[in-house]
Amino acid sequence: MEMNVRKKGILKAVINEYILTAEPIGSRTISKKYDLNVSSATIRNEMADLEDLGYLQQPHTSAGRIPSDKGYRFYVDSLIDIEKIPGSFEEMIRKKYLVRKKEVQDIVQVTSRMLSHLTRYTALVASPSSPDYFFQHLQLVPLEGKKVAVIVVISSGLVQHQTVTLQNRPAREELEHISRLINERLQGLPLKNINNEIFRALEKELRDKTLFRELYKSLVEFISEEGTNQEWGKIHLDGATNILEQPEFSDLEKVKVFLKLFEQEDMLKQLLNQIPTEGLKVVIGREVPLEEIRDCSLVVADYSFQDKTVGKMAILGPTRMNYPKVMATVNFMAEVLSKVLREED
Amino acid sequence: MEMNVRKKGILKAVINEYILTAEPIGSRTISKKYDLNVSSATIRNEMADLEDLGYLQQPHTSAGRIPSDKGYRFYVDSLIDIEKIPGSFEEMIRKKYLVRKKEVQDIVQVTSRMLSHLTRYTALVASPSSPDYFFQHLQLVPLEGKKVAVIVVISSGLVQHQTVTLQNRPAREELEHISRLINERLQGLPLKNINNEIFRALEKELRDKTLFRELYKSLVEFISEEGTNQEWGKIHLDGATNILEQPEFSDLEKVKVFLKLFEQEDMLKQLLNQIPTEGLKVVIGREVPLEEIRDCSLVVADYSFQDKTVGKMAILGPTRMNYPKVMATVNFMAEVLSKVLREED
DNA sequence: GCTTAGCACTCTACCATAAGGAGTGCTAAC
DNA sequence: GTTAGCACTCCTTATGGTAGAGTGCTAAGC
Repeated sequence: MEMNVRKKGILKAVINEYILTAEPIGSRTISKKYDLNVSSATIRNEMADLEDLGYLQQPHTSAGRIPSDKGYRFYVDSLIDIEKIPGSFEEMIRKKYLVRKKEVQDIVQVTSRMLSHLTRYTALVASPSSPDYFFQHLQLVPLEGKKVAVIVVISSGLVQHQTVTLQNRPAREELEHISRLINERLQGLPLKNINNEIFRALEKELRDKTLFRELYKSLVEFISEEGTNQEWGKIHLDGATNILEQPEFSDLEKVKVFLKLFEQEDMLKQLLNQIPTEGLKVVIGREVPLEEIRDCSLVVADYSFQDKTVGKMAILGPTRMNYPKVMATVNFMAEVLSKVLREED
Repeated sequence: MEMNVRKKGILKAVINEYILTAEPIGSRTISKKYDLNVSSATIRNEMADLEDLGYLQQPHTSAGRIPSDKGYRFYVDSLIDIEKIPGSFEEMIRKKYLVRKKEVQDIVQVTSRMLSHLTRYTALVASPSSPDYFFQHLQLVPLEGKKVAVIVVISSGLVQHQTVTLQNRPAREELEHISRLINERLQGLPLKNINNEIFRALEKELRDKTLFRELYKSLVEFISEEGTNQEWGKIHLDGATNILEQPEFSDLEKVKVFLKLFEQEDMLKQLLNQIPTEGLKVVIGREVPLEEIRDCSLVVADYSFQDKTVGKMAILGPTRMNYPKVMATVNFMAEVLSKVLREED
């Protein structure tokens, strides 16, 4: 026994219907709502076959069928009608990006908000992660006492800063000397090319080596890839409460697990990183690499900056999510974001 | 009929017990657990009186009593045993502040996290709001094309930045000219003294007035009190999911209202601003100026920087919250934070 | 006159049982 | 291969009945 056209049609009908209702689907529902030109008894037989094949499952003997993870997988891979996003939408979305000042963090935030609004699920957007950014400018601003503000500007206007408390009150000239030298040597360099050797070479040329060493630590944090302080890679989350609208989350325990997860950014970061993406990827139920949300699905897409993949966005929802709509939306948003970033440049 | 010592004792016992169990409290429970040297029948009579007086209420005829808002109010004002925070705690909390780099936003975040951890309720902390900060430094960094990064440093190391896209590619010298002049004139000025007149006076002295006008807008946003872009005043929230542990939130609808509120920062900001504080303030049930959370209580305290009140922190929990513990904790954290900020200076 | 034991009464929470309904699988006829 | 018919299963909902907690009232005691 194997798949045939009719089985596919029935599977598709069951999944479409289940996505809408969240209730087990019976044979009569299918025969009435979908024009398959066969009786409910025939559909019953086919559904029993689909269950044997692993695409459907039955909560209990006298209930209708619900899709299994395997069923969703087949649906997403072979049965889905890709939804078309009307071109007029792009204009609307672009307007949202214009409202905010165009900083990376804001763009990411707007994106996550829109994704969650459009899909009514939870959106995750990772901000651009250490791509081929260039070093632009370093500024050392003396503050009161022994404190210095270290400000680093990176290509496309990303600014990071930190306050460092030194052993002694630094001389203004020394700070200027250091920052002038660093700016001379590093300006325009890709961040990934800036390594310890460059810093060591710099150190040799400096008068006040102690001061440099004190500042060095925070510079590394900003600049080098291993830096722990990076704004990039941060996860923006939006629409966490949308899951409460889903009937599969009527159980408080489940909600708890979910929301607790959202308070741990590391976990989300790891989650997204564990999913390899080329374009659009759907991860269904058991395939999800995080135990707590094995009864959910993820639709992930990557977005690019200067034609390099720099970040990811994802929708997290129940396995019974509206795949056609979500896939179309995520794909679309990734494209628009990439375009917006390119133009920003 | 009015309050007497025994009534007060019974009211206190009922509230203490209810805080622990979240169940209506019967007369027998009180007579057994608390040494009041009277029988349950007497307590029954007194409880009926307390109900007439409005301090207690009965969910239904044959249930025990639960405190009313008025009851909690009396408890908080007159009956409470202030809990003592052991001095050793301060050391522990200070350590937490040391872990992070000492930026205002981080300090605020650490504070909210600790508040929610210590109390097991939801914590809100407003970051310092436009106090007597001083202007420290302005830096204009040219980026690719027509873009300029505007970076402003304020006393105690608060840094804000924004990217501005200009009409034309600016000349490096002009940017330097402008920033030099602004730094000369504004350095050390309290932000609240920097007004339009000063900017207008500045404009007169500048060569490239067009460029200045373009930058002017974002400067105003950072500096002036009406600025919309202010980091300060932002609300940090932590422990939102803690409310799920409370039995009064076993109803999903209630949870929804609560969590939806948390996604709206404006509302939270407004909420805190509507509560006048001098030291520690408790807002109970109906007293809360936000309809959605009228069955909750807030414990609010303000913290200071350079001996001026600059921000607020609050714990939000059910009216049946552990007032002695929460009040002690909030008070304590506000003090420690104020101390930490003073030392940071 | 305040306190208390005793008791009838009320209301909820819980459990068991029953009825209703949706949906299946199987059989036999087409 | 398809379909009508039917017995069967299992869930859901409603019903009734009971146990338990707690009250308010009364009358006796100190």
